[in-house]
Amino acid sequence: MEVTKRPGGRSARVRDAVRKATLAELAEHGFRGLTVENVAERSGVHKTTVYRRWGNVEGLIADALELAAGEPWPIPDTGTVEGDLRGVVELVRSGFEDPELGPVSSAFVAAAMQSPEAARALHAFFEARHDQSAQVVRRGVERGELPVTVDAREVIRVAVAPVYYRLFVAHESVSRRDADRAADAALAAARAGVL
Amino acid sequence: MEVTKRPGGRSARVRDAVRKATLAELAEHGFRGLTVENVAERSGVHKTTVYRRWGNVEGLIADALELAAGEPWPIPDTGTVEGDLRGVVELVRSGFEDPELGPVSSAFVAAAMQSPEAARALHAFFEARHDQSAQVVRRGVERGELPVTVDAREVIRVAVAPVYYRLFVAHESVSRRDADRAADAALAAARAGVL
DNA sequence: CTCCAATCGCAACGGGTGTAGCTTTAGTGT
DNA sequence: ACACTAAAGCTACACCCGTTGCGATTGGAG
Repeated sequence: MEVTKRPGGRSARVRDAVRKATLAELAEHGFRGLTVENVAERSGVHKTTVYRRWGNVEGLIADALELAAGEPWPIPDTGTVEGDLRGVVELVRSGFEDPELGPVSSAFVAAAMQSPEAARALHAFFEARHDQSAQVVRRGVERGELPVTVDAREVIRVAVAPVYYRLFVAHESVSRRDADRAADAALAAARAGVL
Repeated sequence: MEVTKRPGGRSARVRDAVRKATLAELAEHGFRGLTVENVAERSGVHKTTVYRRWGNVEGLIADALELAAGEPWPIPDTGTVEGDLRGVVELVRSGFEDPELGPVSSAFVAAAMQSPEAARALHAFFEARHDQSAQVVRRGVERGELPVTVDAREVIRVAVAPVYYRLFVAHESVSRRDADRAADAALAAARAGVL
């Protein structure tokens, strides 16, 4: 992020207002319906100001994304790798199903597909998420449930990938059972020493 | 697709010209750079005509997508499930790496994320692809390499999902080794009876 | 308290996208 | 051949997005 030369006062207020408005607009109208003008009006900040500081719609999203990347999320701890991994995947699935979070998250993915800036932000976001989630795999290794050679982050990737694939590429629905199955498949591969 | 009342002659020519132009523009400038005007100019068809028949950019993509869905693709036949499945995944990976096909395919995915029309078209496309690819799994079952309870299409999904996930969601690079590993993981899960 | 630079608000405008009304062209049936 | 009509071409325009130049405001340093 750029260095804010005047972090206190109006600049900060403007920034917060715009961020909030971006998330609200995203939740209401999705990525397609997100325009700089609407965000400006909703936030009470002048259009020109938003253009100057954020550049365009993708800039708004990239900024909101960095905000979201900072927030931690609840890593499950059920006592077994199987339960934990299922929990992680289910968390992803249900997140996109949530009527409030879903559209926002989807918008992030859509935006990253068109804007290098948003893509970089999303990449960093998943980097962080993978690191956090990999913890459930590492715990499994410590318990002796998985071979020590396992690539923890890769297990997470393989586990969640089918959910994203169904949602954003093949455009199929994703049931809880589908999510469980994806987690189980990653686990089976890990146990077999493939990952 | 809609019923063409005058399938022969000019209408058909216009349609072909626009489809060709769409693909060409897509290959050159990607989804972001695709505009109705450019397609109109390149195809020699008037702007208003394109708007009337295709409505907008997403309509153009959905149409081109249906065209692409019809084309078959080379299913590998190496003699083992492992080789075949790796071949399928590698075909996907290298397809997106190809300087000509890559941008077009990516555009399809991006467009489907914003347009219900394109989403439906892409869904149908993958439905067909999965059916074709599942054949390598079914052959494996016949050879006794996999349990008969296996869900052939699900194996395909799990095998290719990590490639798409890396490319379009996490925005990571995908090496050939990554592709192989994804195929092997799906196979291990299938052998373990999870899929 | 005062000054000054950073930031924001404002009004006007240029460019491009999508639309409307009408005319012209060319398939299709008799 | 001829008439009929669906479909494409054409012109003009309304609208919206993003930009620019300038003046007003505000936060922070001394």
